[in-house]
Amino acid sequence: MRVTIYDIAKKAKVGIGTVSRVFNDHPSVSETTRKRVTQVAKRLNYHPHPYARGLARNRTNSILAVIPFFTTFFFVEVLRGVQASLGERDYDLVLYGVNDPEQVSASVKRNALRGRADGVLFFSMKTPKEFLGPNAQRTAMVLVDAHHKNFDSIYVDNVAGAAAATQHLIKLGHRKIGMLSANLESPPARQRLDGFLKAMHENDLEVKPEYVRASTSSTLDGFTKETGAELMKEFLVMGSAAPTALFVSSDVQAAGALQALAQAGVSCPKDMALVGFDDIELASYLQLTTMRQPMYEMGSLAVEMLFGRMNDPNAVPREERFMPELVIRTSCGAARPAQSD
Amino acid sequence: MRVTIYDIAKKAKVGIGTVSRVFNDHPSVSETTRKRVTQVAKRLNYHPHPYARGLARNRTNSILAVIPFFTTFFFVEVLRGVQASLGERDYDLVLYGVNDPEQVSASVKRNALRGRADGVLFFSMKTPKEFLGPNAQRTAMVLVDAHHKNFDSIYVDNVAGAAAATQHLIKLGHRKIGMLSANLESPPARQRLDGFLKAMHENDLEVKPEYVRASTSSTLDGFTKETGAELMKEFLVMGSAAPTALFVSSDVQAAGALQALAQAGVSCPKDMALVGFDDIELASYLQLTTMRQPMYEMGSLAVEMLFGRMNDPNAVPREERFMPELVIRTSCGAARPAQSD
DNA sequence: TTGAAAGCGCTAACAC
DNA sequence: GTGTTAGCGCTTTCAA
Repeated sequence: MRVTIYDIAKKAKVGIGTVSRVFNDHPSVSETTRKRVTQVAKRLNYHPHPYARGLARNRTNSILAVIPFFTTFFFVEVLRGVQASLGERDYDLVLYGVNDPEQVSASVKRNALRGRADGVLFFSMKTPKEFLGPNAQRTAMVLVDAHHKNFDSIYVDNVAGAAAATQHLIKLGHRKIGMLSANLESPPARQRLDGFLKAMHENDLEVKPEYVRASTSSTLDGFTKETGAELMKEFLVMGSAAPTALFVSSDVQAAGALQALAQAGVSCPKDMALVGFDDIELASYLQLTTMRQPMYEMGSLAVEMLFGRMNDPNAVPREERFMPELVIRTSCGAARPAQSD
Repeated sequence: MRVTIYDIAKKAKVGIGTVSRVFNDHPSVSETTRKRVTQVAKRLNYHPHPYARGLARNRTNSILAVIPFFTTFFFVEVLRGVQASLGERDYDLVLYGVNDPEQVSASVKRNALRGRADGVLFFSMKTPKEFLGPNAQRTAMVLVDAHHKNFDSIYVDNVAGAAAATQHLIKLGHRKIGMLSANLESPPARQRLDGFLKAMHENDLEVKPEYVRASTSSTLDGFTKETGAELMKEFLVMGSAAPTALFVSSDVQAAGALQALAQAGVSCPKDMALVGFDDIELASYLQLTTMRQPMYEMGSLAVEMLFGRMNDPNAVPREERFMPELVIRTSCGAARPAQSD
């Protein structure tokens, strides 16, 4: 049988209340009894039962992460950060992977609603309707890689990141710079285009309409290898009128673009320089210069913010914007820095 | 306040026992009262409290997955399978990511020991000592991508997989076939070498000692991009005496090997054909022919087995071996099949 | 400082 | 069939 506080209490000749106090670091326990209880507990290999504790405290000591399963590398990195922050606090992570937005509702019902977790982290998704509206769910939650004015959110500054990427290409001497974009219906895609245009204008560089090509695909909002390859082919057809460098709205697309380039026998970076966005795992293998999102940090901050929200449910929504960081590899044509990755 | 069975009972004019029975699909409830209770519950938006239920039933309805964080793509795929199986059973997934084996002990203590989960899935790791020995932990558990005779285990047949990969190269006409291996201290590496040798011998093909090169690195047992590049360089130095095709013990290494090839200006597959192992996400981008592990299926089966174990703690340990499947892309020099991936 | 007792929301054994 | 009651293992008043 499981060892309970009753066993400890009996052996240590104290009441169960005292045992409980010891395990909750309650100040009003004398040093002597505290020591005695601790020893007995260790000897009996006692561990508090999380569910009993949760029931009594009305708190589960665990949080829920709702995550789209297709963002593998990104979310694994974020999760690392989440776990790191969580471990310090003796909280558990319940994972709910969703394959499509419909499953989000199910998850909300199955978990948040039922008091399964004290807080929820929503990743890379539109805010579920269960949380909106007047009689909405009141669970603590924070949006990661997403944004909604009514909630705590963490995301990267796409505009600034895209501008920095473009700036890098400009600094390398390129003048005919284009952009290969995902579906502009997607806010991140739109923002990255804005950043690109901003950098170009600030440098008095012309952006011909045919230098900006965006996917119209709706699968994954065009953030796919396929759209990268297709759009790159369109650029290649332009021949000598084509840009000499391209800012690509995501690494996945850049991967497709690189494939198209290789197929056409066009050398990257010599004939076509590329900068991507995201720094997914693949990017380092492809030697792709890109804008890195601080995934670990975002995960860790997400937990901080969630706890903040749990402690103060009525605080005004907070939002944290991260700056993506330029990671220079070879696809942009810049000299590789000495250290490898 | 939270809606409880007492609220339902009062409104529906029944005892709380009846409400409980309704929510547990107990047969001895009349259709009429069942209907009345269900309706009231829905109207009040009632959801049973998992922790209260868990405490009363002495069961948490959740399982723990202990996962090394460095196996990103593999484990995400497996997790998908896990989640799919789990959802059907109304069980939750608690995730515990570990960065090194030391943390495993911590996880075991923090969770299994404390009755945090009804069962544990251990991924790609040596069996933690807490589970071995006479006075060991008696929690239900299954090993995934690992093997121990005393426990339920799921893993792929490395020998057969490696043999199939080698066979494929032979069928394509190669005779001078080598192997680029990880550290042979690692069981999977060893097994893959065995499979390679087996296929070669069965086809009466000579394996010169210098055709087999294994890493001696201890970081990740040599399953890294770096060892792939280094060993490939060793092969290249051999000039015309080098093999025309290589079976590489993992995709990560194959990625490094491809890089070395590109750097040396040697064409793959024309001058050097490659077959990898694992089918990580990267493989499809690199057009790497490889042996795919049925990750999703493994995850889903792992859950099945865990439930089996939970239901019958004394059953004899079961082990399931999966056959990896050849995924033909371009690195082996075979014609691409029509469909893309 | 400490013990006793009530209660967290539920299940399950026991009566009727 | 259905209501009542005694736990599940813990926290947290309330007295002492």
